Amino acid sequence: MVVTKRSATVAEQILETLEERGFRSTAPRRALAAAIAEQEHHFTAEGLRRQLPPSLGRATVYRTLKILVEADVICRVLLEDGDLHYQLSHSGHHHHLLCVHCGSSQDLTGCDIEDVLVTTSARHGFELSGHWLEVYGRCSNCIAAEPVAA
Amino acid sequence: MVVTKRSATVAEQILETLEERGFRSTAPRRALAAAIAEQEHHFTAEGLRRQLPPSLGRATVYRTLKILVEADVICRVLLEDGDLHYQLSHSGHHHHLLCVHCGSSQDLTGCDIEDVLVTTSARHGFELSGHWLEVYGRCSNCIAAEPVAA
DNA sequence: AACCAAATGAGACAGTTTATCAATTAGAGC
DNA sequence: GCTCTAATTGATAAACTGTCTCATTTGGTT
Repeated sequence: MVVTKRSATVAEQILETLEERGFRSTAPRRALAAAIAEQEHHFTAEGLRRQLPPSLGRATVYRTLKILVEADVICRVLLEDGDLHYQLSHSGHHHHLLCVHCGSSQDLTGCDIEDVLVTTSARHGFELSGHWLEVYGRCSNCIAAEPVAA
Repeated sequence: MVVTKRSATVAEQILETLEERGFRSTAPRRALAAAIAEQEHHFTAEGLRRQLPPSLGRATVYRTLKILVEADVICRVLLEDGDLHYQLSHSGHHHHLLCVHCGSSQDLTGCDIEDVLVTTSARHGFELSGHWLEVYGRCSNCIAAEPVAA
């Protein structure tokens, strides 16, 4: 998400974004925002739920995640094995460099992929409307720690 | 899949690939290969199962699909809504142009995306090991039939 | 404090995928 | 053709993810 809010913490920024969109600030949403803010890596809906009190209903977790994706606060991340995860979204449309070793992710912005896609699609007589890209590999930290892949 | 087999039909080629990998040719696998061969579009595991006699166990369908993905005979296709489908794989690594209107798909090969990714990843100190790309839009047929998107 | 619509959570439900395991079967060797 | 063995199968149970319903609660406003 774009950091242009008054609030100090990420959790508060998440809630502010929701309020701007007309959603109420409730106890379950505050708990969810706090939990999301402290995730180190991308997470699943069920994983998040497990970190929250069981009194917080399953439906609430899924509903809130859906709202947050639509509000561009978090984004969906597709892992190499097909698992759907989420993580804080740091800008509008972007892609991820996912480290398959430590699970960290970096954003990939301002690359030339869009241009290449438009050109290539046009060559197929295809009218581009969207795309999904995930990139897998090892991040610089993991390379430094263990130069040769396991 | 790469067509370098003696067999005439796609179904036979699928079975040959399995045999090359040490898998037996069984009646259920022959039925599955035939069903996959006649799919016009990408399909789901359950959709495929519905087209086969109910006597063919659920587990067999999933097991065989997994084997076929590993053998690179079929590949997974991620739809825009997150649904996982499969389709015949026509080459090694490639991407799909998925028509969101008619459901058809074209393969995207020999494009410059790999090069762009390698360069961009390197800029992030990232060691590329793989990626996943799906492109959504409207195919030329659908554009011709209805020039302005619905 | 009262009101009302938004939001919640418990649980049922649906759909997909995996695990188990006894029975069957393909293919190799004789 | 027959036998043997391991691969394969299918029925079933079970796990898992995500959705839906609906009575109850709650936030924010008046």
